[in-house]
Amino acid sequence: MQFKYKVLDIVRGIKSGQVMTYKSVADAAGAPGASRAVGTIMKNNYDTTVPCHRVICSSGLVGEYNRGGPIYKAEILKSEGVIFSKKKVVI
DNA sequence: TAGTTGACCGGAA
DNA sequence: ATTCCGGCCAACT
Repeated sequence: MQFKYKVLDIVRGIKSGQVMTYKSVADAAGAPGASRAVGTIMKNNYDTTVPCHRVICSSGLVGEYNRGGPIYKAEILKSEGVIFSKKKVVI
């Protein structure tokens, strides 16, 4: 299993209302510190079965999104029950 | 095979 | 509070 597919699997497993950081995902995929690689993968992933909008920066910032931009991403999270505090996500 | 590319991260100026 | 810079790692060409 390639790293990218592990990542996709993990992201697929994130429940509604929950979020994971790029770092956490990379760590869970078996490549600690590969947060940047996760971003590279996500950018080129257009699989709708993968809720990539539930992946945020370790700092709590929402990050980017290729299907409507960061704002839309934040909207989705908000509608899923994720709490925001000062433009940041509460984990 | 080697070089380029990011939806990142953390520290420094 | 900003902006900048180097390091980091896997995928892609």
